[in-house]
Amino acid sequence: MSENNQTTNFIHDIIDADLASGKRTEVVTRFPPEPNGYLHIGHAKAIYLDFGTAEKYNGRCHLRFDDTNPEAEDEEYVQAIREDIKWLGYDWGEHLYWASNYFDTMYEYAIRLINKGKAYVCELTKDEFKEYRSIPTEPGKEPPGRSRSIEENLDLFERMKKGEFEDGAYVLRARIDMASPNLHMRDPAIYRIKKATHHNTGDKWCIYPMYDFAHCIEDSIEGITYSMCTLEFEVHRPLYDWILEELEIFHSRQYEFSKLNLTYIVLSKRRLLQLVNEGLVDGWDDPRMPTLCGMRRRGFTPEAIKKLCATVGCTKYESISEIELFESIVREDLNENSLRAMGVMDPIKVVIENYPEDLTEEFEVPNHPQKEELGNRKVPFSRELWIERTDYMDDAPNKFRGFTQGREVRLRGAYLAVCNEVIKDADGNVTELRCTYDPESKGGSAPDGRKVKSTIHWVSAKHAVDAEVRLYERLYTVENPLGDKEKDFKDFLNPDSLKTITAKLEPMLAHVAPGTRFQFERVGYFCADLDHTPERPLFNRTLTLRGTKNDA
RNA sequence: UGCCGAAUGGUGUAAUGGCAGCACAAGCGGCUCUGACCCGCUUAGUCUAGGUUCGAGUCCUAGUUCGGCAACCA
Repeated sequence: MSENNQTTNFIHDIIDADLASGKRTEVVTRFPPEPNGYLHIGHAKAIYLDFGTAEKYNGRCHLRFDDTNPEAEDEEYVQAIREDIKWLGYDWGEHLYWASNYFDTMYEYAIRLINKGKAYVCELTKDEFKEYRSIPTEPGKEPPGRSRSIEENLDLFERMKKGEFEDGAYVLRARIDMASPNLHMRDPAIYRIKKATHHNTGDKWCIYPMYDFAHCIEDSIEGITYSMCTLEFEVHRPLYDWILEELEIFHSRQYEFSKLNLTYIVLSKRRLLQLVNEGLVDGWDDPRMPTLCGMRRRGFTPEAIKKLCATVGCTKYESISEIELFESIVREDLNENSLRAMGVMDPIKVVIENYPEDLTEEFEVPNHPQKEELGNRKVPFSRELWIERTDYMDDAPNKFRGFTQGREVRLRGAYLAVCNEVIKDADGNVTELRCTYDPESKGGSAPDGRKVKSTIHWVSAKHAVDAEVRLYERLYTVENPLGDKEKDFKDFLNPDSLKTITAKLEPMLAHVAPGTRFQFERVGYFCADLDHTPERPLFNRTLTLRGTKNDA
């Protein structure tokens, strides 16, 4: 998977044109998270576009924490966000910024607007202003403060800053057009009083800039040439432009693209928080969560996430991608890059009756069937093995791959064996297979070259490691859990999204580092959990192998 | 019913006035010491109506449908 798989999109077309005409000479972008939650796969698309575009054009991308609302934000999220971006493989270098570092400048800019008669202090309450602003089809009316003198506005604004007023008593408004068909242009609030301690500036300020005022100024100060955001900000763009024009400062430009949507996934911050708070998942990094930390723990790779972003592209229309697309990309990556191992999820015992009691052999099994250069590993073999319960069937049809009485199958990398007898418990469940092996078939092939249709995986019972394995499935039972107006999204939670089992694994798996990914052959892709230790092995199933039709 | 935006197979996208292509999904077949991977084949698309043009998915006009916008959130 290539490092920069940025192809082209409508924004890159604009950049190409700007560069060609000389309108711009460099590409500077920014990723501006608000530190009020964990990053999820939707953010990954923005990160991919912001950092990836800068990379493609040899420009730079700033990481800027948009911390203009002290009530919502918390230091806790800052570190997590930095970690997730790095995990995706991006580096902001020296360019780490904070909106809160620009509060002095923003305050001066607000005063500049007041002095130009382009901003005023407004005493209307939230509800009163709502009335004045009116509805889209009707022009609004002018708030009383609109005609206040510049001197009085300066005085009031300074007293807002000094903390003379309670929260909500006044706001500073841009003086634009109360009759604009765009509601955002009907004298939007640009500064509000909030007597809250800021994680960065402490109690220095009790007034904080609103997003629309702050964001364009942040972009301008940093010389951002291409400021990309999601579609819902489209109607904010005239305000973005108005502020920069009135301030007569560097004019960054905003471009909007559509959000990432995936079937069987809910990305709303509020709902994710609900899942965590109500204990419906095991925290923000639960492997079922679409958060980057959850996906990391699940075993998804940053390369696959970026490839998804490249594949879904960047357009101006809403779309919803099928989760199968992502799964396919993940499998492509994992198939290519993960080492093979053997693990039995639902074991039944196999006894090789003609194999010596005390013998242990070690077989060399390839780490990757298509990559000889990755070498082999040694897997111990002995008289008693574990195999998958689904690899035995009574009176199996011809197509069945596995043991049935009298049919020879290959124990992967070891020997050919035949099942002679099946032992069942009182309920008819298979408890044990009595088999014989062909000592001439060492390594898995018989000297006479006879064909064996089936190859199954196995683990030596004596050497097997018991591991907790968490089998994850989709978190929801329907494609769009938000699609039913009558029901809550939680009504569609999949009760089987997590199944914990004890599996029998080949011994080397106990000693791998947390986060190491494997393909357990014929079973799926697995990742050693964060909490995995040799004493308490713990694996998460990332995905099963691509589904195939079973003839059972 | 104001403003802004968008419409290409089931899904995600490509085409920059010149052969509608790719991927996923679905179906059929082949290969295989993983029912994986890999390989071959098949199904299936330019929202509608006009117009410009030798030629329109692309440009123009009108319509239809869908999405977004009325926090002192971002």
